[in-house]
Amino acid sequence: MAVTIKDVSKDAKVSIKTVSRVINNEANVAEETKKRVLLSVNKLGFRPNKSAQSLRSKRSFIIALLYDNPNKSYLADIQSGIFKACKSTGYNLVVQECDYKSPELNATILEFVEDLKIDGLILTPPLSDMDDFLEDLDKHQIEHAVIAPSTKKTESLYVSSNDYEAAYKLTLEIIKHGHNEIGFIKGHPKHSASNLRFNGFIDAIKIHGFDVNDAWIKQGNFSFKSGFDAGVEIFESDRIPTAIFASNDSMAAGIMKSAHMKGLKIPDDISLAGFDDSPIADEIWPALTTVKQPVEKMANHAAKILMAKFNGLEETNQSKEFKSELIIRESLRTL
Amino acid sequence: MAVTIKDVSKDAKVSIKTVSRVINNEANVAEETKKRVLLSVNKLGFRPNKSAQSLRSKRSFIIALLYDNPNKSYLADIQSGIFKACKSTGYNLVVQECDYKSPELNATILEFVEDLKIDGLILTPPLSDMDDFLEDLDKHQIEHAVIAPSTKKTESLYVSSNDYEAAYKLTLEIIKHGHNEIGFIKGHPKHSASNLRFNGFIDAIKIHGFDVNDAWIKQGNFSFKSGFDAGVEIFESDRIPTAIFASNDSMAAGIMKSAHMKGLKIPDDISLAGFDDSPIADEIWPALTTVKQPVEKMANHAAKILMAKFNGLEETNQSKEFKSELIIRESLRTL
DNA sequence: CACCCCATTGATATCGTTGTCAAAATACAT
DNA sequence: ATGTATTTTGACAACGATATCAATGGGGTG
Repeated sequence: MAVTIKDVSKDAKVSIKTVSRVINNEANVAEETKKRVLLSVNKLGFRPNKSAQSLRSKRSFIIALLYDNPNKSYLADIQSGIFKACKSTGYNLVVQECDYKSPELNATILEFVEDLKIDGLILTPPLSDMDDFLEDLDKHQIEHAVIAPSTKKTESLYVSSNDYEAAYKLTLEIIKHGHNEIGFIKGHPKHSASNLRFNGFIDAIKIHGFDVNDAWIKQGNFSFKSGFDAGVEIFESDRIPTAIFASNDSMAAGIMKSAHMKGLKIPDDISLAGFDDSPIADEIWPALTTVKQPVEKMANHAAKILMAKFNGLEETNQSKEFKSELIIRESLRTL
Repeated sequence: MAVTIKDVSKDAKVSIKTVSRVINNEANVAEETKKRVLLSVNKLGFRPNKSAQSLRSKRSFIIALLYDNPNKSYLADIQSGIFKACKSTGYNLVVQECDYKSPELNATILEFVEDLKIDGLILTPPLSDMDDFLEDLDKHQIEHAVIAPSTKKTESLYVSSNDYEAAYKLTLEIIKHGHNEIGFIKGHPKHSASNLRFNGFIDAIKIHGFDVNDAWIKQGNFSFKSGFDAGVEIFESDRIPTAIFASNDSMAAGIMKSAHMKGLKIPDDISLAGFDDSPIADEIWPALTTVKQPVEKMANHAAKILMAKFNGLEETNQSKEFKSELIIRESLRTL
């Protein structure tokens, strides 16, 4: 049989309520009593029954990660960051795949939260940008932290990365290598990062007074295939750029393939840059020059500020923008 | 205020206990009563309070996925398969990163299961092969299903893939392309699949009466770097094989890089095969000939038989071996 | 010394289910 | 018609915590 509060209370010769006070760190317990209770707790190996706690106090010590069809390595990194935060605070993590296009999304998640008494949610793109959903969460007072939202319309906690700035810097780096005819592959239109990265690119180009050739700007969706298709199109035109900046690494890999098939060598005939530093960036040849975002750290922070919030420690940590890091590898050539 | 059993019982004019019987599908409820109760349940939108159910009946309708540092895309596939099974049965999924080397692994997980009243566990390699851990689960009567165990020593439910056979067939395919000087990169020694794949390779080689050149057999650990290092070593020797079979795609990508650096072209100068059909296999150039395992389906099945078991439907589904599929791409050349 | 205040403690109700067990209703056998 | 077995139902306890609120006791004040 498991050890209950009652057992502890007998052992420590106090009431069960006092034991409850101690394990919940409530104020107004005499120091001496507290010590005695903790001694008994340890001696008996007492761990509170979560179901009972949850039933009575309507909190579960569970947070949930919501995602919709993300890049696999991105998901793994996010999840790992959150998990580590949970582990250090004794929370548990449940995961929930969503369909951001489903009309029942809101209702489904509200039920889910209510049923499991989920203490808080963490959202990843493209969920991070579904304003009506975020508002619904606010309305129902469901605590949540948002990863990489494009704007901050709601009261939500958030963590973001400097996508705009990073794309700007990477573009500068490409220009510094002597390129001024640069193509760009856009990301998934529903992902907040797509626009930020594109704008960073455009602004860096414009500040140098270079032209943007619309034939070299292609709409992708972050998939390998969309990169490949974009590459095929670009390489079919009579004039090709000297460098292409793809909004993520998978699309850059797609371009690489289309280049190979055209007999173009990278970086000799055409330079390439990606974004994200996903595993493929370093496993492909030549290795991709790219931008690394501290995805795991961001997720970790999101989980921490979320838990800090519903534990009433709002001051300690807050919403925050993380800096990305330029990673120079082999796919960029100096002209 | 949420709707409770009490509300339903009043509305349907029966006792709470009878409502409980209906929502738990217990026997010995008059058909007519059942109908009336269900009507009220729907009318009021009643959903049972999980905390209360869990407290009283010691089940949570939660299953957990345990993993230790797997390949990221593998994890995402596994998780997705499990999640879908959960969704269709109303279960929830919590995830738990483990350290298979930790001496506290068993204790940690036992506590975790007990605290959350986890109904069942799903284990991935290398956890699948930790016999003392599996025995501990048996001893504590913790339901679990194991993905890709190397042997079936315990009573555990399992799903596996035919790694041996698939490696055998892929090797045959390589031989059919005219190769008889073939290298092999082994996988992580703690992963069950590593030996199976190696044995499949060796047996296919031997049945053709070919030699295995020990200098071409390298120990890897499934990482890109270990593949790269193995490639460097192999390509430094005076005689190099005409083909190399790497136990997974990441290592094959590593070999590819080392080949490129040596000025060896793939598949012109050396042929290559991988295993797993991970995203990189199709995003690298030339695309890898490899073996695809139905990872998501396997995980889905594991979750289903697990839940079927503790819902007393043992006959319907059982442990099962899944077939892999040979995927022929560009990295293999006919001599 | 009487009084009040506040920190500390505990008795008891409560959360919303399921488990136990006995009562009531019905079916079946004689 | 009577007794027995079986199905159906409900009253009430129990799961193990927290919430409420009152009781206790020591310290300070006038």
